Amino acid sequence: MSKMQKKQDIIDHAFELFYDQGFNTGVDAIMADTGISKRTLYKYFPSKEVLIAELVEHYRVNVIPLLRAEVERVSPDPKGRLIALFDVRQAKFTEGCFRGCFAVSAKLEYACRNAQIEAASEAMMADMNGLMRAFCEMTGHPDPDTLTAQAMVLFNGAVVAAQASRSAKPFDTAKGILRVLLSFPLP
Amino acid sequence: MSKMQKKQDIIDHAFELFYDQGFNTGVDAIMADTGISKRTLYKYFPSKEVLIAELVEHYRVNVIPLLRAEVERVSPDPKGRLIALFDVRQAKFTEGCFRGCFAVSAKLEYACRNAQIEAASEAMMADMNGLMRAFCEMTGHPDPDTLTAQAMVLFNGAVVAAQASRSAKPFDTAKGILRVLLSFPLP
DNA sequence: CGAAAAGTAAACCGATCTGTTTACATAACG
DNA sequence: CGTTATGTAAACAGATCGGTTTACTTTTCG
Repeated sequence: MSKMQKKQDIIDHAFELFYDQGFNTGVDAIMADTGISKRTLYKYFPSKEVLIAELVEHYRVNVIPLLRAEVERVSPDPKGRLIALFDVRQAKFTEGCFRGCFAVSAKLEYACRNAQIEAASEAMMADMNGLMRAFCEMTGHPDPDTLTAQAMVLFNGAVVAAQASRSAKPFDTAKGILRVLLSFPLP
Repeated sequence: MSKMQKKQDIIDHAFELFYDQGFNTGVDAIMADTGISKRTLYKYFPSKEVLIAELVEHYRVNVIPLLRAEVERVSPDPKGRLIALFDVRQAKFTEGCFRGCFAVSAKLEYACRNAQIEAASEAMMADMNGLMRAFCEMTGHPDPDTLTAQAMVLFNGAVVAAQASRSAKPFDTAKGILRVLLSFPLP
C-alpha cells in the first residue's frame, strides 16, 4: 500500500468515525478502526485537529463534485436541478447515509477554538453556496441571488429538522416551498 | 439562600457555561463559576448528564412561555405573531444573546447516548412546534398544519445558517419566504 | 544479502475528566 | 452550649485523552 493510499485509508476511517460518533471520538478508535499504530497515525497527521481540518478539506474537495455529478445524473434538465439537489440529499438521508453537513458540524464544534478547521469549514460552505447558486441560475429565476439565499436557508432547515426529528419529511416541506418560490418569484 | 435558590443558582450558571462553551465544559468550571464545591454540586445533581437533562427541561419550561410573552408584546395583532417570532429570535441573535436552540444542540450531542437528555430535548421541540402552530393558526392561513411544518423548516434553517455564517441575514430571508407563503398559500 | 525505512505494540507522560471521600469550618437550632 | 446539618477545600480514585518514546519486527529496495 502506497503512502497516499495509506493516508487515504486513515482519512476514510477517521471520517466515518467522526461523522457518526462526533468529534470527541478518541484517536485510539481511529487507530483500531484503521488497523494502524499510534506512531503511524501521528506520522501522517501531526495532531488530531490537523486531521480534522484535513477531513473537512477532503469533504469539500470530494463531496461537492460528487453532489454536482449525482444531481446532473438525476436531472438531465438544468431547470430541475435545484429541486434534484434536495432529492439527492433526501435520498441519502432516507438510506441513513447522510448525517448532516460535516463542515457545519465541525464549524459549530470548533467555533472560536481552531482557526484552521473554521477556515476549511468556511471554504466548504462557500463551495456549497456556489453549487446552489449555479443550480438556482439554471432555473431561469429573475433574481438568482435572492433565490440562492432562500434555497440555502431551506436546505439547512431541512437537514437540521430531519436530523432532529429523524424523519425525511422536512425535505418534502422544503421542496414544496421551493416550488412556490419558483412559481411566485417576487416577494 | 434556600435550597431551591441554590439549585437555581447552579442551573443558571451551568446553563450559561454549556450554552456558549459546549457540553464538554468540565464540572470544575461550573463549580468555580457558581462558587460551590464539588460535593455540593453532586448533592443537587447525581451526575453531569442528569444536570444537562434538567437544564434542557428548565429551558423548555422557561423559554417557551417567555418567548410567547415576548412575541405577544411585540405583536399585539395575532396575525403578525408568526413573523414576530422570527423577529424576536433575530433580535436576540443580533444582540449576541441567542446561540441556537439549547435542546437541539443537546439532542445532536447526546443522540443515541443518553435517553433522558434525548427525551427532554424532544419535549422541548414538541412544545416549540406547538407554539409555532398556535402562531400559524392565528394568521388565518387555510392549512395551518402545512404552514407549521414550513415555518419550522424556515426557523431551523435561519438559526443554523445564522450560526454558521455569523450573520442575521438568514432571518430576513426566512421572513421573506414566510410572507410569500402567507400571500400564496396554495403550493 | 544487507542496510534503511516504515511498521507494530506497548509503555509512558502529563493533563483532564467525572465522581468519591476525608478533614475541617460554619451556621442553624433545640 | 452542644448537636446536627450543610458547607468548603482538597486529596484521591479510576478512567480517558492527546501525544511521545522505546524496543522490536517487517517491508522495501539498492
